[in-house]
Amino acid sequence: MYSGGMTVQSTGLRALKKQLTRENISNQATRLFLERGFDNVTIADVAAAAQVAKMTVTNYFPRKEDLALDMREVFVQQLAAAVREREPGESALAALRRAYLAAVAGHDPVVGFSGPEFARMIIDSPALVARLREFHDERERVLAATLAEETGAPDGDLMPRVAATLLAGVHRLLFEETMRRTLAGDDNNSIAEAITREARVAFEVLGASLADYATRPAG
Amino acid sequence: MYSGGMTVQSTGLRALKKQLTRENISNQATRLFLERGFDNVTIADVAAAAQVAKMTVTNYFPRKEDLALDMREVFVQQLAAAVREREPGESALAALRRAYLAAVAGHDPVVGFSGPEFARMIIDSPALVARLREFHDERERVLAATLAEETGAPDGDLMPRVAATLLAGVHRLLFEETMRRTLAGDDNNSIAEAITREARVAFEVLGASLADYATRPAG
DNA sequence: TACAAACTTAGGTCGAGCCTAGAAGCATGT
DNA sequence: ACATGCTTCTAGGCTCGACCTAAGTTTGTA
Repeated sequence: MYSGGMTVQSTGLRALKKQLTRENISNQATRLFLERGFDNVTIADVAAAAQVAKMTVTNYFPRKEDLALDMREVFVQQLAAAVREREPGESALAALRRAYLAAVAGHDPVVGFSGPEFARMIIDSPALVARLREFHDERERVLAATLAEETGAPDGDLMPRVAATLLAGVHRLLFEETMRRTLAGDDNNSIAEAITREARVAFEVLGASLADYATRPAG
Repeated sequence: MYSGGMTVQSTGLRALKKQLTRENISNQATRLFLERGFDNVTIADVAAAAQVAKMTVTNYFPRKEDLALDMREVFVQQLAAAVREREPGESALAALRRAYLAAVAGHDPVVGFSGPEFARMIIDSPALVARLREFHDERERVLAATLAEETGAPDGDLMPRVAATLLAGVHRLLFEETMRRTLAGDDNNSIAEAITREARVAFEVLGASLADYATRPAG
């Protein structure tokens, strides 16, 4: 859950074992975090549970937070990817809205459908909340860079960054709202329904500002 | 610099001395941070320089980050205050734009005019960058609450939060841009000039979405 | 002058990150 | 096919900094 979906890079026995070790550590860590809370579990605890040395844990997951939030790449690239893959004639906003609504319909963890225990674990830990903020921040910066590239904006032009701020901001807000409802105990279906409604409103507001921004030329 | 401007709360000799101790610690800390970088200074170093015990430092500044960023209250309330003080007939956006441009004209540290050394100190320290992110985040939440109150939005209405996200987002972007230019070595006057121009563009974009949102009824 | 309530101090604990050495797999060459 | 050398991972120990607990000391007041 909430994994970046790392793929096996080489086919050796070594790589396979490495993959297993990594997953084992990640699973044990997640289990312990959910049981006791992120801040009440030490790296040593994780190492013991996974039957490896502390240093092994640190090697696979340089920061303790990565043990819980192993989704950085997917998350950070999410918005930029949606923009890059937009249809001819489709604006950045339209592409992002489409991708977002699809993710919500699929109860995708990457938009906040993490389950109540996981959400609880995150908001109970200042370190994890901070890490999540970093993710959002980086996601916005990647989106800004992509928008600049796609629109051919001159260096130093603020417009791509403004657009990225607005778009990523709304996504962050909807993410938080999804987590909030998850914590409130709502089931994923009713959350998806509510969030879909709210997303339409939010994107509607953005439409006034970004209606045709970064529209891909009709092919 | 970058101080929240704490005022003396009681008139005793004791309170005065306390105030002096606090300022002494803060000044020594800032000096050391600028000299060596935030992460290369320990709380013990600060205590030694200020001629007090380590615990005294911790008492006045519960988190190490607070030693460098002693501006939380002012910063966090900034946007909400501007909205609350808007003129009759003035929208939230217009009030925020007006307040922001005034702050830029005054080279106010709270919008990013901190001087290059200070800016360097911040961006060189992950801990301070994270803390700043927290400030921005909290500022947005306070703004959202104020907008909800001022517009009489029903509980659970997402609109105030959407507006707060957009408005606070643009402010954060301009803050970062000001710091970027500061680090690039530009002088405050030319920064203010450039940022004023960029701010007008950014607020113009927001105008399409939030033109009349939270407009105070004309008196 | 004595009491009460603070601010200050000291020491101790605990967890995260780093360095150095050792071991194991894997490719290459014969 | 097998042995050897090299690259990479694992391991344990260790240091260092942040925070907490509990006691000492000064100061303002009656």
